[in-house]
Amino acid sequence: MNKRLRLAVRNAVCTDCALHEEADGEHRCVTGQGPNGARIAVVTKTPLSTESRMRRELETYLRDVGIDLTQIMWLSALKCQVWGMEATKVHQKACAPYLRREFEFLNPEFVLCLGAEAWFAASGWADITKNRGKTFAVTEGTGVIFPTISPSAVNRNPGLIGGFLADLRYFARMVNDTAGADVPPHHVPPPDRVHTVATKQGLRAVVRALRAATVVSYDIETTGASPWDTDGRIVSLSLTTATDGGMDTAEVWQIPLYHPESPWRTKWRAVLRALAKYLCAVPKRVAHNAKFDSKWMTYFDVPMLPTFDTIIALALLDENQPKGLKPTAQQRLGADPWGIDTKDLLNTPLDEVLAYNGLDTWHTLRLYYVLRVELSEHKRTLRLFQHLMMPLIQELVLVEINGVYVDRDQLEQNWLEVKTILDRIHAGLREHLPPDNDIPEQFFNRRGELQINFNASNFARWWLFEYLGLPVLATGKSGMPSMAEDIMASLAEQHPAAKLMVERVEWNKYDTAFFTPWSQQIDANSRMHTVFKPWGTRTGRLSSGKEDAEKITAGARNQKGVNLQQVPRNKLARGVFGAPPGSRFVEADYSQIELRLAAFFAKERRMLHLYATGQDIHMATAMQMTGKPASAVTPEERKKAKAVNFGFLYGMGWMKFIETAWSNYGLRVTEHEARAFREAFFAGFPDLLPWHAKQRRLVRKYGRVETPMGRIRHLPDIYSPDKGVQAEAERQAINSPVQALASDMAALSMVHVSREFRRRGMDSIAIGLVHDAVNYEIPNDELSEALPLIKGTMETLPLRELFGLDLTVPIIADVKVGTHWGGASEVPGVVVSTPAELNRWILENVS
DNA sequence: CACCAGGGCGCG
DNA sequence: AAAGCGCGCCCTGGTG
Repeated sequence: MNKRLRLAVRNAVCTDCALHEEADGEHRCVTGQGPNGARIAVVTKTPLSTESRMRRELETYLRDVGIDLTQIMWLSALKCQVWGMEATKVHQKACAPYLRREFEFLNPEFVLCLGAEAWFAASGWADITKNRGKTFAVTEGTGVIFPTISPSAVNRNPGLIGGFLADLRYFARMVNDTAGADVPPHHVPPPDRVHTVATKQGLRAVVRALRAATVVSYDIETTGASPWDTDGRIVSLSLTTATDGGMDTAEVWQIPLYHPESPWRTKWRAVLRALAKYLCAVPKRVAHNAKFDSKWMTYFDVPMLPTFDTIIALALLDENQPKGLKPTAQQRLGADPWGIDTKDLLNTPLDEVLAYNGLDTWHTLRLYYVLRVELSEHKRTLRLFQHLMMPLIQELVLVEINGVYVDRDQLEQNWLEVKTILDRIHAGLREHLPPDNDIPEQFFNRRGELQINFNASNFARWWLFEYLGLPVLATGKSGMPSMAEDIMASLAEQHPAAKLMVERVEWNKYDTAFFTPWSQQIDANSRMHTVFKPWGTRTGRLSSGKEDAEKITAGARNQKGVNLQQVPRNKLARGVFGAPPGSRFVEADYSQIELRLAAFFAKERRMLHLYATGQDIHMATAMQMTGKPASAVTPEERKKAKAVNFGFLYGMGWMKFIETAWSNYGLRVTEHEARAFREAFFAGFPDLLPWHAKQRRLVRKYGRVETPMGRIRHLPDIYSPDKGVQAEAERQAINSPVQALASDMAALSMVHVSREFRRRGMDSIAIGLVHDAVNYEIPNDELSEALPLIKGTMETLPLRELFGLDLTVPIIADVKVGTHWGGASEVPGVVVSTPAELNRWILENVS
């Protein structure tokens, strides 16, 4: 503790906020620690003792970036050292004057604020995530204030480490620079190579640069959630052009478009279109998350197809690393922190928007030069990048713009059906509610109204497990009684309310998770659009949902996403989607693809034989489980057998099997039976366990596994000291190549089918990928041409030509056709491949 | 008001 | 000691 500071500032009998009640003696009003005359003040949330872990961690970080620790005075936003009591804004406000007094006494040149509380105490301002990484001169006489996030935020979320370290590096350069707070630019474009395009002459200069460029990186800033929304606009466009000379020749072009201060505000689309020809003609077109920018530009008539997406390159090189542009540029390229609040761009000064926009493209191009070298060192992965991922992005741009057709009438009708059922359920549930005066006060709001909540809330738990006295069969981590479906199902016999609660869960989900968000997402053309993320999974599958939060602007913050990969498999839900009049919805899915590929990887002789002779492995398991002949096995039973096959295939143990058999079959299986069934499964397919062992060896040796198409799964957990974590990595090593190859094949088929549609001048389009299935929308008069094309492409992908891969297992695709997704009927395989029969089938089935 | 984790459940 | 894998969204309750 610094004595002089303590004497000048400390108030040992402070009662300014409630925290003093818990703090006494030395823990009340703890002032700064450090030498008199320290140039740097480091502000944390609470006082840190010199021995604390946090203090040592921070010292390591600061020393590593080159800060002289003897120059630091350690201060805190909250002066009372209190455990188990959270400080509110009121406490923070009350305490802030003491920190200000410390500043006045010390007069530090630099103030580093770690976390929201420290930033608030030092500046009086909030929004740490918005303001971090920038310098502020808040009051006269106090030096530069530099806020960043707290190290505990980094500990909770390791993905933040890159940005945190970049902030510290920047702070260190500022501190160590002899010129004081005037930090020289670091990895930013020289000012004479940054151009704002606000005149016709400027536009001509961009065109000249584009014509000379061999590579361009591009990035747009937008407002509105999607280009087809009424408020969807491109606020600005930035380009960084370069010739063969690399970054030394790079020039940044910042083009204001719809921004209020833009000279092109009213004719922004014309300006964009005027540039289109030159933009699209640059040989290499680079972007970070290119699908986003290309989608908007394509929608506004500039079909900019990317050739290099830095986010895809990052994902292929290491699927586990943070993939954002800013953390990557800061971590890997030593870039200074940059960024603005993008939530309300139209009210952000144009120069700020442009500077931000321009820096994005500058760093994207820098990243491109690094990543293309790294990719070229992994030949197979490079092939995957070139032959699958970049073409896939180009297709997904179109898939997302097209969206999927929604039958509004059907949606209304099905939704009404759900609402009617829910009303009945809720009426039934209310009959079992206690009279108001039996209900604890906490469930009434301030106005005295009862807050009934049948979801898994405190109210529902009190009502079921305390008032109705149902037994607690399971609890969650936090000790709360579980209200999971299977738990409630076992309570259903004890009380009719429990039975109604089980029914409610399913129907309520239709209402809140499906029909409600869907109804909000239909565009003026009755189409619904999802956002696919081709870098969204560890295995290479696409994820489906909404755009990342930072892309969504103020008015659309609460925009819901639509995940077209979790639409319930029934007519009620899938029957809402379909094809517009005159077209058909076609679903083409790979039959048992993962099992086939597992047979291929394991060289499993019996599986390969079953497939070579056209048999069905799920059916074989269903027969074994039910003891029925094939003719008596129901589709439902076969579906359950599928879950069992995949379970054992990917390392499920007998205990989990007992659970699965109970919840899926309603079958009570003993430990002995479960072990026997598992043994029977592996005895039936004797080459599977040796394959499991091989994958375990591989991942132990290399820390990763790879598909023959070049997709790598890094599994560093295999080196964890925790055996359970290791075992998890081993199971992932078994599953990943199979799942990855299957999804890459589905994606590749979509790319090739769509390209062929266009080459032949057809109007058929792809509208979605569901892991191992591809959905298409086909005009009726193109069905006879499209169906064989789809099936044929899926079954005979050019894997050997593109990836040097020979699959030794037959691949089968099933094709279903219908007016709607739900209710589409399967076209027999032989019919699809026989032109005459297919034409007859179409005549009979398509009106 | 915004964000987060955990529980739960939809899909492959 | 315990053991299928891969996702996204809705809801709650807690916290700043």
